[in-house]
Amino acid sequence: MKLSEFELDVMQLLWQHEPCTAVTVHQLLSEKRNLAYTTVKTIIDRLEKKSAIERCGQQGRSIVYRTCVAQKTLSEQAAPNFIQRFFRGNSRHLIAHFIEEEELNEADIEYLQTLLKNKKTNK
Amino acid sequence: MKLSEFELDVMQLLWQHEPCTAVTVHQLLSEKRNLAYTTVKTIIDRLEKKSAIERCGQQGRSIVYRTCVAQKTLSEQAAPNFIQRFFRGNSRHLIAHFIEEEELNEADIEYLQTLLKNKKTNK
DNA sequence: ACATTAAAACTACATTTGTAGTTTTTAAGG
DNA sequence: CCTTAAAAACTACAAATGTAGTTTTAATGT
Repeated sequence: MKLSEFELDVMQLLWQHEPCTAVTVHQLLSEKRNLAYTTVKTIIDRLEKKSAIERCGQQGRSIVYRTCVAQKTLSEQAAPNFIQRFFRGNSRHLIAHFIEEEELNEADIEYLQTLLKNKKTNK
Repeated sequence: MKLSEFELDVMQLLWQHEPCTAVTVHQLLSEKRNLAYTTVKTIIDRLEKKSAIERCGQQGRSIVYRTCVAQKTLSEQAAPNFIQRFFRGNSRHLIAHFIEEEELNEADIEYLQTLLKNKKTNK
C-alpha cells in the first residue's frame, strides 16, 4: 500500500486517536494548518478506498473510523525506501546520522546502548 | 526544495557518479528498471529547473551535470518529516526501530556504540 | 411529523508525477 | 561541407495528489 504524505499525516492522527471521526481528525489537523473540513474528509475517503482505514461505528451523524494497518507495517515498508534513497542502503550511516542529529537524552542513549549490546550477543 | 521519489532516485545516482551525463544516468538506472532515455532526461530537466542540479560542461554532444545540493541537506530536510510521520517525533523509537530491523555487522555495532558513548559524554 | 443543519457523498480542478513520443539541434565522420 | 545519428528540447498525457465546492442524507430538537 502506498500512501501520500497528506494521507500519512491523517493516518498519524488516527493511530494516535482512533477510533475517531472525520470531524475530530479535522479538528486535530486544524491546530497545525488551515484546511476545509471537506478536504480532510476527501483524504479519509481515499484512505478508506485504499483499505487503510475502515468504519467501525457511528456517533450522532458522524462515522467513526479505525485504522486497518499497523503503523509498524507501513513504517517497515517505508523505511527501506528511505534508506535506499538517502543512505545508499547503508544502514550504519543511517543510524549514525540519526544518533548524531537527533535530540537524545541520557535514558534514550542508555536504552539504545542496551539494544546494540543485545544485537551483538544475539549474533 | 521538494523532490519526488523518482527525482530522488536520480539525485542518488548523481551524488554517486557526478559529474555525469543524462546518458550515463539512464544507463545506471536501466540496470534496475526499464526506462526510456527520454523519461530519464525529463527528470533531469526537472531537477535542473528546480535548481537541484546544473550543467557543468559537455562531453561530445552530451551535457554534463553536477548536483547543487548536498545529500545531507536533503536528508536533513526529509528526515524530520519521516520521523514525524512514522515515529511521532520520537527519535528514540526511530533509532531503535532501525537497530532492530536492519542488518548490522559487528563493526557497525561497535561504531554505533562509540557514537552513543561520545554523545553521552558531550552532554 | 417536520424543519434544520451537520456530516456524508459526490464532483471538480489545478498541480505534480511518472512515463514516453516527436521534433530540433549539432558534434563527428566521411 | 554535408550527412547522419545521438542527444537535447519540446510536447503529451494519464494517474495521483492537494484542495475545496455542491448536493444529498439523515440525526436531532421542536
